[in-house]
Amino acid sequence: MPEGHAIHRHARRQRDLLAGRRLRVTSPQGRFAAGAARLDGRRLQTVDARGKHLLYRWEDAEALHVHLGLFGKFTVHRNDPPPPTEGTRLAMSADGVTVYLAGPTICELLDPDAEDALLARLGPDPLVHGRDSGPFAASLSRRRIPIGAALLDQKVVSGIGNVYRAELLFLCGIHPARPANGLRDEEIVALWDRAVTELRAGARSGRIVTVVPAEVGARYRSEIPKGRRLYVYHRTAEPCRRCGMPVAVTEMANRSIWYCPGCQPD
DNA sequence: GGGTGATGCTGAG
DNA sequence: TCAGCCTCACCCC
Repeated sequence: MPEGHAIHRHARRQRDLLAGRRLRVTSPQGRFAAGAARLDGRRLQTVDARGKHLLYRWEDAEALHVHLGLFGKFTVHRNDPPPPTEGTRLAMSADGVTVYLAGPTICELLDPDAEDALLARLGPDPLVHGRDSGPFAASLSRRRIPIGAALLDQKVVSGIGNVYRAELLFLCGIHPARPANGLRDEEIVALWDRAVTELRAGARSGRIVTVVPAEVGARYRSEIPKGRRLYVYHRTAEPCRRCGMPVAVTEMANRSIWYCPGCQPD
């Protein structure tokens, strides 16, 4: 159930465990049998993340492209792995480590042209592009759609999902219905900067925690209990943690988005 | 034990 | 715009 921070974590972990090694690659489920056969026995060079996409680079083979979608899941086993489940699309293993992948939206091989096309349709990734908000600003300036919809559009910015879009807009005091191309320069910079900060924190900890610890009576983000880690996401009608006004919910880009009418004026 | 929604996206119409 | 795909935690009985 991943937004970009989790995908970057997977990339880093699997790079640490598997890069530079020759891997046994199979598809227990069979749906990726031909691709797995093509990769089996090859050396994995590295694993890159871009937005919510993973790209595995191999010696003498096309890139493996994985997108987890809503349900995809990796499980990593050291030493004795359990047998793969019926739904295991991909198994990659080397001595002492096995990675299973189940339920992905995408698991395919990409030739260089297809990979270029994929990367070309992804907007800047806060975990790749760093503090420069320029590409994000340029991307927003061309869109009249609401900022709440723009943040979920992976062509505009890649790696943000439904939790981060609501939380980032709250943190920046921006109403989700405001037109993307109507934001002030300083709001765009603040939004991008927040995205970089929050996704980095999420990638470090593996959790999405956006609240300022003191606001919920904690000293560190890591000690905030489940249920108090977010300001607005999934908190319909509950009081805003800052102003007490009931959190509102609406539909945007086919998904629910939560916001505080008090802290995020129209 | 069944039903449902969910941190996502694509492609048909 | 909407159905479809994939899995599982959580809710309610």
